[in-house]
Amino acid sequence: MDLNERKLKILQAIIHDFVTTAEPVGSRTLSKKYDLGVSPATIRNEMSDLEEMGYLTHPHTSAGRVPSQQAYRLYVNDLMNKYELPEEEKARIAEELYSNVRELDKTVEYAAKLLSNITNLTSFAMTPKQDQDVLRFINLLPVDERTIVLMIVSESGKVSNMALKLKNGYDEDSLALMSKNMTYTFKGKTISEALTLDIIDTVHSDVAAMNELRQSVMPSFMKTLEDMLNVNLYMDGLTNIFNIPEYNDIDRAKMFMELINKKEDFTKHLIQRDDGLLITIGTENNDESMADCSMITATYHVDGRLVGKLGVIGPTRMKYSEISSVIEFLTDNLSNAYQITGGDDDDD
Amino acid sequence: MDLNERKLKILQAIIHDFVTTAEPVGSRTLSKKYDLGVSPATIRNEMSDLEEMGYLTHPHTSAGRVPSQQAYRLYVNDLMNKYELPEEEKARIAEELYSNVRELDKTVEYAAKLLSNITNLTSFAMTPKQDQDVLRFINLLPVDERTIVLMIVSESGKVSNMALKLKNGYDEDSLALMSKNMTYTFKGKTISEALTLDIIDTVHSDVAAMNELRQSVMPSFMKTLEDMLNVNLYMDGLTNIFNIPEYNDIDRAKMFMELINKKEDFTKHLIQRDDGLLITIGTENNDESMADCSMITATYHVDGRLVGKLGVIGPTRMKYSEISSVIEFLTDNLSNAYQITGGDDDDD
DNA sequence: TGTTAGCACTCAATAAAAGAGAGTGCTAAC
DNA sequence: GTTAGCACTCTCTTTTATTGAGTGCTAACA
Repeated sequence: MDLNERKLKILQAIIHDFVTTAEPVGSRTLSKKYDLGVSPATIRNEMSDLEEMGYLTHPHTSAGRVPSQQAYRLYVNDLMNKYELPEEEKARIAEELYSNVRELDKTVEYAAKLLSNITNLTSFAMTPKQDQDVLRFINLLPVDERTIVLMIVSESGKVSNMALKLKNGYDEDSLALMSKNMTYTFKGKTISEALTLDIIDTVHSDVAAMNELRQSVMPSFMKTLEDMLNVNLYMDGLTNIFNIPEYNDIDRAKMFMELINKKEDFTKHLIQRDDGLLITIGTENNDESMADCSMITATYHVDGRLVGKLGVIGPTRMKYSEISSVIEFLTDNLSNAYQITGGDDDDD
Repeated sequence: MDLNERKLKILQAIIHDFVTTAEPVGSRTLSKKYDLGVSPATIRNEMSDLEEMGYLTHPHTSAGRVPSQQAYRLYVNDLMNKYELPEEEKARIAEELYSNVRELDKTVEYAAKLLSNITNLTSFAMTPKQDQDVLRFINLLPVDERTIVLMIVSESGKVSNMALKLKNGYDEDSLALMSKNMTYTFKGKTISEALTLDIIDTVHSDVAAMNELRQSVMPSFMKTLEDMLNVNLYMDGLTNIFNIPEYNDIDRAKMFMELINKKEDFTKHLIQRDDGLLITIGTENNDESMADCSMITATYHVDGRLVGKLGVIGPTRMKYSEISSVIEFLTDNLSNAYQITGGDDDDD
């Protein structure tokens, strides 16, 4: 028994119908709605074969057929024809996105909002991993007798800082020297690289005051670098799942919410995902609580180096083709937006 | 007909029972569970009176009685006896909170987490309004030919900054002079005050270069000040509502989630609330979507000046007494934690 | 040999009916 | 003023029928 042309056609029709209606598809419905050229009885036979091959399942004997995870995988790999967003839709999205370009974080947040509005699913967008961001400038600033501010500026324009209270005072010359030394040492290094450098030996000095200063500053410096590595995860459309028949059950809705609300776990999961457009279906997510969800994610690039991610999560029954296009379109635009304006602004 | 001793006793018993069981309370149950010294029939008569007076309602004829909003208000005002947290519980909470004191934002976030864990409700905690924070230090730093960083340090130790790309270059002397002028002008002013000062006339100079610099810097300065006013709202225990019988209905759960997810609106609502321990019940929330919710909030103080808020939201049927104590205890501890360590650290 | 009409059978979903149980409200007696 | 007794109400649960979508099998057909 092999997957001949007709079987594929029927399978595709079933998937299409189920994705739109969320109801198991029967042979009669299928023959009426789709021009398959054969009778319901024939379709029934083919469906029976498809079920045996693992592409369809049966909620119960007298119900129609439902595509299996295997069917969706086949569909995504081979059957799905690339969906091209209508030009006006593209224009609308781009317009909305560009007119909201301010700070990267805000734009990323807005992209997530747009995505959930368009797809009616739960969306998420992750700010870029900053590990490849390069340090440009480090400065220690006097504020008052005991207080100094450590400031780090990166090539992407991000500024991070931390106020420090010193046990003893400091003298301004040491501070300036220390700033110079640090900039000299770390400038041009990525944040990851900077973090691997041995703290003690990075900035040499024979002056006792300098040594003391160094011991106060370096731990904060390292901590600030680590903070710079943190990514933000924005989510939107969380309540969309309540409109999806699959989640009309309070327990499933709860499970979904709990999954989504563990932001840290979810972020880790996201970071580990492969880059590019990636569709994972059901158990492919390698996570029990996502066993009946699918995720579509794609990556965007800022500055040609920093990589962020964006995508949706929803029931396995989703419009893979349309949604993939939207996501790809959004990531392309996000990348472009930040190639044009560059990292020329940022905030705290 | 007046609210005599016995009526109050019965009402209190009904409230207690309903709050714990979530089931309408009948006269028989009441006489069995609580030592009221009268028969169910008498209780029935009193209940009938209480209903007439507006303290009880009837889901339907053959159901028990349910406290009305008016009853909860009476309870909260007059009947509720102050609940004292057990010492061990206090110790445990304090221990958990103090051992997690790092940055203010993190601590506030953690307080929300603790609160939802203890109460099994949805909790929220707002970082302090910074409008009374006083500016301490303003600096403009050269980064490269076209880039400078504007940095603002406040008395509470918060550092904010923004990278600026200038159309034309700048000269370092102007930069230093401008920094000095700005610090001179704004130092000691609260953020609110600084925002009301006329931008153009604040920093005078006759030098043309300075004027140009000022025109580039001032808008960013104002924007950064505005950003400093933003508060963060942390929420926790969002999925707790799924365990509450009142929200076992998918539509109500959805409404609640939508309410909670409009963070900006919710924050506004919070800011407008009175300070101190405040309990609002049902329609007292002045918000249709909260008409069957109650909120308990309290304020904490950082540095004796900055005021943040923290609280819970849940069904009107909640343990007002216990929850109020927990919230008060948390706000006290939060205030204390930041009187001791002071605002000596902060981050971006 | 593949296709199709026909038909019995299955099973969820809906509706209708019956029964149980909790609780009230009224009356009359204490 | 308090209470026992009892009829009545109304939800909730269980049971029973009914409907209808859909399958799977068989036998006939091209």
